[in-house]
Amino acid sequence: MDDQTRMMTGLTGLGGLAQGDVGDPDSVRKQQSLGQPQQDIGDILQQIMAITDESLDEAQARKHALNCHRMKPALFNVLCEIKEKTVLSIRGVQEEDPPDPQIMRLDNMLLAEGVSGPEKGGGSAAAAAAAAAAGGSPTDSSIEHSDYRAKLAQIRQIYHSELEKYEQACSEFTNHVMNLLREQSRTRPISPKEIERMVAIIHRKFSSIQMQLKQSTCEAVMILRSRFLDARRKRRNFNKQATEVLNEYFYSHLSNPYPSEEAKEELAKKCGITVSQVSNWFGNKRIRYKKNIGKFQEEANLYAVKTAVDAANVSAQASQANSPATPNSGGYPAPCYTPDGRL
DNA sequence: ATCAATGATTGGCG
DNA sequence: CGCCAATCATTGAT
Repeated sequence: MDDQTRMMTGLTGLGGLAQGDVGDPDSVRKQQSLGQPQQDIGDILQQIMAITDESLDEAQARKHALNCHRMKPALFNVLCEIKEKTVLSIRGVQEEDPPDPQIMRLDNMLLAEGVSGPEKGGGSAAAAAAAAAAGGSPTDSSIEHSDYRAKLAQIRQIYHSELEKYEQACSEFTNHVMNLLREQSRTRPISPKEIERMVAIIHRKFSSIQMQLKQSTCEAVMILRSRFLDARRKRRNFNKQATEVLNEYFYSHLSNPYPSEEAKEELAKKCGITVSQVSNWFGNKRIRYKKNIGKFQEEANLYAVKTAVDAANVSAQASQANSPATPNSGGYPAPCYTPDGRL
């Protein structure tokens, strides 16, 4: 076996690895002329490439031998450097993503809702006390508030326990991977930077999971808010006197039941409700009256009589109490008054 | 449990 | 923006 064939077998053993450098016939020739250390490297590389063809025991033994080789640290350093260059050039682009605006928004909202951040009020008792203290009306709103707060506290608790779980899992997993990589760094070239990058990747993955948690927490809070803020869910019927005032106005202006802004304010004040509630009431009343005039006939007569009586009382003494005729005409279909209450 | 009454909301229109 | 019409969600009576 002359030098030429030895060189060829050496080359085929190296396969596609590092063509540019090791595969260069010149450098091989140089190595051979330089003597023992370079020859060692050639042998080692050959052994490495052959390792997969051997039995497990053999491979294990060879691995051990390689591990103990005096050139191993230097070789690994070089390999690490090469890896660093190639890997960095490939994926160095997507490093350091800026703080996601989406997650910032979620964070801000959770903070604003008091889900994340410092607990304000300790236990549920404190929350209830705070609710009681906050409410202007003693029973009505504070009960709903405490209910709301209880639900919010529930969400908050779930959020925190989940968050803790995620964080724990993340650090556990990170530790595991780091240990694994450190372990492996004895048998394959792994640079500290690589470990760092891996950790960063893991953290990114976990933070995306965290974002999902935050997202769903935000949704839960929104739903809770809408449930409690939606006035339909805490509707109270107006008191008798209020509906009386409203009905009086409605039936005495049946021809044009559209109170002006000032009239609405007046009614609102009289009834102890808001102007928009007055508007709602008239909107509902108009449409419902129109839809089924018959059903409201009785009511119409009642209030017609009532207003007539009032009018009579006002213009009382001196004059005569005259006809209780309904004061309507035009626009709306006039419900004609009949003594027995029928159309 | 069921259902009409009722206050509030929503979407469309002018 | 105010109104109408349809609809929702709760109340209160049965």
